[in-house]
Amino acid sequence: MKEFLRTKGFKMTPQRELIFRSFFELEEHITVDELYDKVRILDRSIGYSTVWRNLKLICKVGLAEEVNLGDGITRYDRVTKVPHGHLFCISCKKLEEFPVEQLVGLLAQTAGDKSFTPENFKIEIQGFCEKCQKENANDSKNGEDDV
Amino acid sequence: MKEFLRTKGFKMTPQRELIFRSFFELEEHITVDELYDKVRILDRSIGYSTVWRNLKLICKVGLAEEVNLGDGITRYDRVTKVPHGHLFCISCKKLEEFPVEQLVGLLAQTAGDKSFTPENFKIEIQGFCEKCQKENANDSKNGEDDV
DNA sequence: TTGAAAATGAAAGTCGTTTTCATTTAGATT
DNA sequence: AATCTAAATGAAAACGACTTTCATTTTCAA
Repeated sequence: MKEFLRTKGFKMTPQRELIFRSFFELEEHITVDELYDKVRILDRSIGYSTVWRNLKLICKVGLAEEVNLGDGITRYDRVTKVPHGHLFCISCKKLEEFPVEQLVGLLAQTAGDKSFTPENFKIEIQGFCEKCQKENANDSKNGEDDV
Repeated sequence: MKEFLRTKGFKMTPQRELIFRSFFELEEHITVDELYDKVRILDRSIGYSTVWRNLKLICKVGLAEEVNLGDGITRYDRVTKVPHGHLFCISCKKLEEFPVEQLVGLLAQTAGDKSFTPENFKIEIQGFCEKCQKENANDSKNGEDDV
């Protein structure tokens, strides 16, 4: 990794090492705050902006990308081999993934129809995850708005 | 419209009338700032927060919904009969729509596989619109990064 | 006409993100 | 090993879109 960064003109530092390592160990879709908390456990002196900058750097060198779900918080998603969509639970804010191979063809085709050159796509489904679904079912014994 | 709002416990005011009318006259995907600018032409005394609050109100009563593309700016999309996806031009930031009927089935099915109950979905394709595509083609006479 | 609830405009507050700046550090070059 | 320059760091401030507060005004049902 040090070499990889060097060839791109970046230096390795203890902080960076720690941040990178933590990021790649963690589950996907982490926020700056979450990563900050995690690295602070290992090194109390690391600053928020350093974590933020390194997350940006990870994106810049192509190892992650920002994900925006519209809740105002940027998440960082490791760039994986397989394109995927997101299932965002409205209730607990948890983010799951789902495969999208079947969709890619259709999307490209759709975009193509409009003389639009796609570079990237995002598919997000908002709803309730299995867990919250059950909990909500319990909450609404006296159904609020239908049948 | 006045009646419609009254039944929901909201009052009509000259400012609200103007804001609603402007919103529904305008093209889709407007931002608060854009609508603010537009109504200010007709009434210099309208405040930003009034425009913002009314845009929220339009959403609350189900006539529009917020769209978040990840550029940090909330757009307001009239609720239309037909579900659609967005084509977001990376270059000029213009937003086009495309139909998604074919996709809906697939998405529901995919989500279903994970015991996830979908409420809403967003499909966004980022890329270059026809116009920017041509312009970029001109810009990159000396191809920067491939073959 | 009147009174309570809703709406308004200006200003301040919030909060995630980004930049600034003084200082330290990495690592290439002597 | 010492030196030097660009990069990196941490703290704090700045930024900007969004949201709330508050004093005042307006709507509209009674």
